[in-house]
Amino acid sequence: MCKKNKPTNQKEMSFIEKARRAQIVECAIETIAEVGYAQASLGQIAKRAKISKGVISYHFANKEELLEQIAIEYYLAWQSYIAPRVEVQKSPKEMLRVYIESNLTFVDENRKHVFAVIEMVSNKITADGKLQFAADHDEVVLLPIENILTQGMQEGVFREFTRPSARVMALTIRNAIDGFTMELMRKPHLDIQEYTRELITIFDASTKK
Amino acid sequence: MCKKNKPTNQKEMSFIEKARRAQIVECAIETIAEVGYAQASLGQIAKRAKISKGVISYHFANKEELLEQIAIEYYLAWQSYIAPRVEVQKSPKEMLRVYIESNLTFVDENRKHVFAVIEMVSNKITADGKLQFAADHDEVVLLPIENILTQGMQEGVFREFTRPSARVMALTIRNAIDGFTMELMRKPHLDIQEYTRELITIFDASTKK
Amino acid sequence: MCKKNKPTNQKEMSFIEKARRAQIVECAIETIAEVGYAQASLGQIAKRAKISKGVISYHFANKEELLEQIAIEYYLAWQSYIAPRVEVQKSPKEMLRVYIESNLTFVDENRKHVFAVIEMVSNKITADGKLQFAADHDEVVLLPIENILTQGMQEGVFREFTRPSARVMALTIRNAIDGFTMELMRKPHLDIQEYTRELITIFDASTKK
Amino acid sequence: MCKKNKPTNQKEMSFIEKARRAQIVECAIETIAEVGYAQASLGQIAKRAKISKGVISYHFANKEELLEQIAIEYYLAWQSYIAPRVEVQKSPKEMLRVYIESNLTFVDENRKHVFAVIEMVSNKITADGKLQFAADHDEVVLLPIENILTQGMQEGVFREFTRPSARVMALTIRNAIDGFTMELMRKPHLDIQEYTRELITIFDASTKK
DNA sequence: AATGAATGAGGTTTCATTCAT
DNA sequence: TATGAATGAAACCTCATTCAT
Repeated sequence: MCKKNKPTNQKEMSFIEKARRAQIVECAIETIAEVGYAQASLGQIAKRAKISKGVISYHFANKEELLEQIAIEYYLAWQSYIAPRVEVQKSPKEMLRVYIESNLTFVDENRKHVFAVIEMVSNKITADGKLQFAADHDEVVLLPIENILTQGMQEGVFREFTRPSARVMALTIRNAIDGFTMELMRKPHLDIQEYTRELITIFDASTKK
Repeated sequence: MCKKNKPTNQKEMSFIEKARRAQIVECAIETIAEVGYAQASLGQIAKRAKISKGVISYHFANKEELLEQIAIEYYLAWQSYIAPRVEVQKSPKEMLRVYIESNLTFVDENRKHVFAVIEMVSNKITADGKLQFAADHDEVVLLPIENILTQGMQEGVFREFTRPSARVMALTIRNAIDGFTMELMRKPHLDIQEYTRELITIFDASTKK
Repeated sequence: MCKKNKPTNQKEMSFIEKARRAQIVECAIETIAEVGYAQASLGQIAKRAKISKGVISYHFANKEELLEQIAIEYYLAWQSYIAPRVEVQKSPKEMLRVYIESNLTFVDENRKHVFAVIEMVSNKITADGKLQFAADHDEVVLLPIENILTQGMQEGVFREFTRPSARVMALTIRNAIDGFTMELMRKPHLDIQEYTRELITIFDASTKK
Repeated sequence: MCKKNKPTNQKEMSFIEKARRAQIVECAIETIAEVGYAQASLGQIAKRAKISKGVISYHFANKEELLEQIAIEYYLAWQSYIAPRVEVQKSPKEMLRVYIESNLTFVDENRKHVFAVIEMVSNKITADGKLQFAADHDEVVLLPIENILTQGMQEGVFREFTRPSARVMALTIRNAIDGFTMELMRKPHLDIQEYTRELITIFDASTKK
């Protein structure tokens, strides 16, 4: 029995088990990206994966856990892409530039996955009306950018943002990136370089002292 | 017969008919705002309105028409709120400031309605995979802000944005507003004035020559 | 209150009441003829009549009574067309010829009405599984032809049919006529004269001594 | 995956799948035969089969496919019963006799199935007002009898029928058989042998030179 | 006499989930 | 482990019928 395994005890999973889960998650991502969250039934996902619906239920306690896994994998991939690129920068200004740059590149190179998560964040309102999932998303995603901004303030290279934690500025940058993602979904042939350059210009100007 | 009436022939509706439709739309808005788009079934909406499911079907040809009406009412309310406030301004800089300001105020005063539309835009992926509805939304909503930016460029008070039509800058502003909306849903006690002030600062700086 | 009036006490109806009922029945016939029994909802009928659904319910106790009325009017029209033409004939052979001839002509000249009744007969199975309506139809419709056949037997101009009442022969003739009706519905440009001639030939030969 | 399988690829179905489909089809036939086409909802059929409505949807893409299957099975059974009996006959006259005889016997031995199909043919008017299904039925069912008649004409043992293809004569024979079917439904204790004998007499006389 | 409005049962279909094999 | 089969709730929609006006 592997059901009801929370992600926390994933150490107990066998290699093959992890591989199967990964495969299913991959198919779920593609399905959501292609047909949208609302249409992404387990049946659809199973069909794409060429497995039976039951398999999904076997490996994941329920649909929610599967979706959760998509988010988890996304965050891990995202962090391991962004963090090292940002950290090697010398100045907050450079860090901000690279943050924006690498985010847009990451989106471009992981369109399906990113789109799937965006879809999920948009839709995931839990039954009891809370926005838990989306909130988590924001907290995790917002932190790095807030750190850059705070550091810039402390070093005196950025202007003073509204406190605490330059939240508005951070959110605006995040919204710009997420909004870009959705625009990219609508218009896949967007000129990403142009978009990147302009966004950097915008936020360079708006953080400058 | 009120079914299948396209918005264009809404003149033919009786007063009482319009009132009933308005009431149902109102309940639909509340339902979407509270439980989210995915959970907002006709049953849920009817329950909140304390009417039978059939009543909705009586007044609206189908669910789609009901949702469409929500969007239509939203745009009308939004336009009649924003447009006059922006138009009386003298300079593009002032117009931009008032655009941001009035948008945030509008969101604050119409939380449920705005949230419902945001939810719908996020979810409306038509069966054939296109993003028609969302695309329309963007085009309609993006235009006014693009006009302000273009005017500012021509008058030489704004810097040169990427062409055509300052699309990236406009989108970034829109994303900031929509993102604020979602943040407000998550944290209803947000300090809106502070948020407004900071957003104006941000986009003032990023449009300046 | 006119509801629940059985056809038997139709004497009590006002002139205007009868006219209204007749109008509704007419529209019901057209509707059934055009969209088929299954799709002929009260809504459809009302739309064609350009009245509200409620009017129908006002004049007829329920849908069943309306349909019954269609059948009644049909039988009256049918009888008053066929009977006099058949009765003036001298010999059973001539009566049979005229019966077939006038039936096909009647069908041709009352296509919608006839088709509607055929549709109803095909569909009218009462809830408790009996075929009351269709059975009545047969009894009423079969009688005249049976009389002709019996008379011909007694006069010695027709062969001996299986008794009692030459039922099989009568039914076969009726089936030929009803089957022609449905064929006419499928192929409205049928050559009716040719069809008539051939049917007369067929049943002339099959009744001959 | 068994859904949306057209009859052509039914080879791909597992044995158990075919068995289940057959069982459901069987129950559908019984239901239509007992309560009539109009009342034969999936719910009714499921209830009779003592399964959930979902099972039917699982095995058949939709209601239409289920009904189609009833017709397909009927035609196959009918053809494999009639054809060999007719073909071994020497003369057209004998073929016609056996055609009528075996049709009535087939109806007698497959009352429910035949009745169900008759019901369906009567009711199947497609949404766009055409009689496609019924038309197909007629074409397929009419052909064998037309062939017999044509052959008889060419051999000079039958009289000259109206051309082309002795359509009226063929239709009359078909109508006699279908009409007998409905009469049998209304009066299950009909003397079939008597009926058969008389029908043969009728059509023997009416085809004779 | 007529209407518009409302109802609620019932239709088909989809889907997450369970279970025996 | 994996599967196909089955379930039943819930979705949207249609419709005959009722009722206040």
